[in-house]
Order: sequence, then C-alpha cells, then structure tokens
Amino acid sequence: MAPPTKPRIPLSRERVLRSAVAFADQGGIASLSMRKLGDALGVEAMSLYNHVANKSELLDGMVDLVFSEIDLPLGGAGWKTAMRQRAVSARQALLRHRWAIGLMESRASPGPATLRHHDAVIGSLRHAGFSIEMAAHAYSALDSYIYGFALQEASLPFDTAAETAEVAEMIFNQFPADEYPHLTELTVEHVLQPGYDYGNEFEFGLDLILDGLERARNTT
Amino acid sequence: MAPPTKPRIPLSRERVLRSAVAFADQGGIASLSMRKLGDALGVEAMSLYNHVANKSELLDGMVDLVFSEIDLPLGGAGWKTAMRQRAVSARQALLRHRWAIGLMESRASPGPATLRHHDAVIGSLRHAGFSIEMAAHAYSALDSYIYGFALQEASLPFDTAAETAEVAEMIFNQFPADEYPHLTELTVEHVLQPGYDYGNEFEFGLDLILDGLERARNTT
DNA sequence: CTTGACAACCTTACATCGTAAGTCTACTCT
DNA sequence: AGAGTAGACTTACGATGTAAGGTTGTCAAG
Repeated sequence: MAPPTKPRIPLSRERVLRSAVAFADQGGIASLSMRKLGDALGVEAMSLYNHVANKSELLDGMVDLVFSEIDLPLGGAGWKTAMRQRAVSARQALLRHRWAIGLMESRASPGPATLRHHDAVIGSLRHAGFSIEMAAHAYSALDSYIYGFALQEASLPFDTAAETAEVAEMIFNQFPADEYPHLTELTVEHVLQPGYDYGNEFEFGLDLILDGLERARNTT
Repeated sequence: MAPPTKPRIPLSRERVLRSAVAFADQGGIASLSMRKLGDALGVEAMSLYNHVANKSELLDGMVDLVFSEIDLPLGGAGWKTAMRQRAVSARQALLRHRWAIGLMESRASPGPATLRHHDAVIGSLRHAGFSIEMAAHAYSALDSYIYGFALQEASLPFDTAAETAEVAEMIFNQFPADEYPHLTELTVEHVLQPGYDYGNEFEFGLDLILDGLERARNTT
C-alpha cells in the first residue's frame, strides 16, 4: 500500500523561531546553523527560508521572542514595585537564554515584543508622574543596569561553587600570587566562601537605582 | 640585480592584535576573518597562527587590548572621583571599539590588562574604606551599569540626529500610529528634539549609583 | 665554513557555513 | 480537470577556520 502522506507538522515562522531558541539554549548561539536547525526540525536548511528571510532576521526574531517572555510592568502597585518586578523578570529571561544578550549589540531592528515592552515601561513611569525627561533618565539607567548585569552573568565562566573554585585557581595559577592582590583578596574571602552566588548582587544594585530615581523624581 | 630581501616588518602577536582591532573598528567584527586580517598585514592567513593559537584567542586578545585602554582609577582624589573618571574612560574605550561589548558574552578567559583593571578598581574601593562585601556590591553595580550602557549605545542604530529621525520613522511606519503611544511620545518630544544625544544619559545614571553607594557605605 | 635546528612564513586541502537559483509536489480554487 | 501556488527539496558557489605539511632564512654549535 502507498505510505500515508507524511504526518509532518508543517513549518511556520513561529516553529522555526522556537526551535532556534531551544537549540541556542542548549548548544550556544555559535553552534546554531541553518542546516542544524533544519535537521532539528526534520527539514532541509533551505526550507527555513520560506519562513525567515535570512539568518540575521532569524536572530532578530529570536531576540524578540526572548523579550516577549519578560513580564510587562503591572499597573496596580506603584512604580517602584512594577519596575523591580519587571527588572527581575528581564534578568530571568536573559539568564534562561544566555546567548540573547550577546546578540543585542549586532541587532539593530527591534521586533514588536521589544517595542511593546519598552512602551509599557515608559508608560508605567509616565503614569507614576515621571516627566518625559525623567522617564528617559530612569529608563536608560534601569535598562543599562539590567543588560549589563545579564552580560556579566552570561560571561561568567562558572555556575556552581565547584566550577568557581576551579576557574579561580586556573586564572591565578597563570600569574605570580601577588600580581593582583585585591582581586585575590576579594576572590578568596568573598567569592570562594560557601553560599556565594553572584546572582544575589542583582537586587543590591537594582535598589540603589530605584531609590536614587525616587529621590531624583521628588527633587525635579 | 637581485631585489633586496623584502623589507617586510616581521609579524608579532602585538602587531596582529593591533591590526585586528583596527580592522574591527573599521569594518565591524563580523567582517574580520583570518584571511582578510592576513591581507591587511601583507601575509597569508595561516601565518597568523604562529602568533595566536586560534581565532578565539585572537578575540580574547582584542578584548584585553581594549581593557588596556581604560584609565585605571587614580589614587589621590577620593573614591567617587576615581570611580567616575574610570567609568567615563571605560565608556569611551567601549565606544571607540563598539564590537568589544558584544564579544564579552562569549569570552570566558580574561587577559592580564582586564585583571589588572579589576584589581585596581577593587583596590581603590578598599583603600577608601569599603568592606570586602561593599566593594563587591559597588563593583558589580558600577560595572553592570557601564557595560549595559555601552551595550545600548553600541546597539543604537543611529549616531547623528538625521539618522535618528530616519530610523524612528522607519520603525513607526511599520505599525499603526497609536500602537506604542508612550514610546512615540518619548521619541517625538524628547529623542527627536534638537540637541538630543543619548550619550548624555550616561552621567545621570552613573551619579545615581555613585550617590547610592556613598549612602550605602555610610550606613553599613 | 658547514651543518642542522628552529622559527616564521606559505601552500594545499577539507569540512562547514549562508544562501542564490531552480525544481518538484501536493494543496486549493476555480 | 486544470491552473496556480506555497512550501518543501536539490544543487552549487564562495567564504570561513584551521589541520597538515612544505619552504626558507637565521643563527649557534661543530
């Protein structure tokens, strides 16, 4: 008998982007090629081009998908709470998809989810009484901090305490023991202490900025 | 007569790295290939491998070279001045070499200039009386902000006012006029106003963090 | 002066990449 | 039944990183 027509799920831009994100999450962005992505979808590389114009647009779409995972600031509870919560959500999304932050430097055309996100943040600040100029200040300060933190977190070559110790040893073994005394001190007495987790630094800096913004808003 | 032996300047790791940085400054990091870099140095691609182990190590070296351009915090004038000045210097270096910030996500092994820089910053804070823990807080907050700001600046698809207007129009033309009202408002009434320069936002956020750190240091 | 080791450069070759161009096939709409 | 089309596939090309091995110029030891 003739084989039943293949029950293959049809491709779609949506499915391509989601697979690409999953692929990058697992193997890193460098290992994402059109051919391998095709393989993962049971399809030849060139078929992908029916759904994305080229690889650059694929990457744009992936970044926008990550942005769509970030909670929009909620309206009810005051701007500080709203800003803190969306900052935490943004960090989580960028931590789930570590490759995303490195892509941003080269992506110039923001997608709809990205724009919607920005719009919601600015709107939240404006509704709380921020002037346009203050909203721009706040927006820049907060986003810079969030992205920068995510960038540092993504580039940290260790996750667990054991890895941390290993990496620290490897680095310091390359140089005389007293070459970087303060860095060594901070590493030994802080970073290598049990319970250390760089991620905990996030909230300190975040609150610094939020408190500063509150003061600045009341002044100006 | 026999042509004199070619007066070619010999290659060196130094020269390779400097050329690579210059090349990336001009054409973007994506256009930097071993062959083209070889061409720029009057040499075949494979000759570069006598001076750098592979392309990844080349990129590491380039990032470290950028770090070496950042002024170390100076000792005399109080930690706030020192931190502000090195922050400004860091931003300038990252602006001169826009590709550098995008590389950081993927570079895991810091070079000597990078380590020396970190050591000097921590040392400056410690000498100013910061506890180890507070120094770690301050360090994380400041660097996150600096890198994040540089990342946003590098990914901004416009430099001049004319470009800004062009890009804004292009983006908003893709969507209904009222799709992103707050973003539109901020763009029209702030970003597109004469004299706007995103770079000016840097100092606002920086002072926010520095003032916050001062307060936090006095409290704890 | 010869020799031989070694560093620095070059040549060739290969797998992999993004993607242009063209083809095939199975629906959908008349 | 026939035409059109969307979405898959095939083939092919130039560019990339780099492994393997060949060539040459310099310099120290014999």
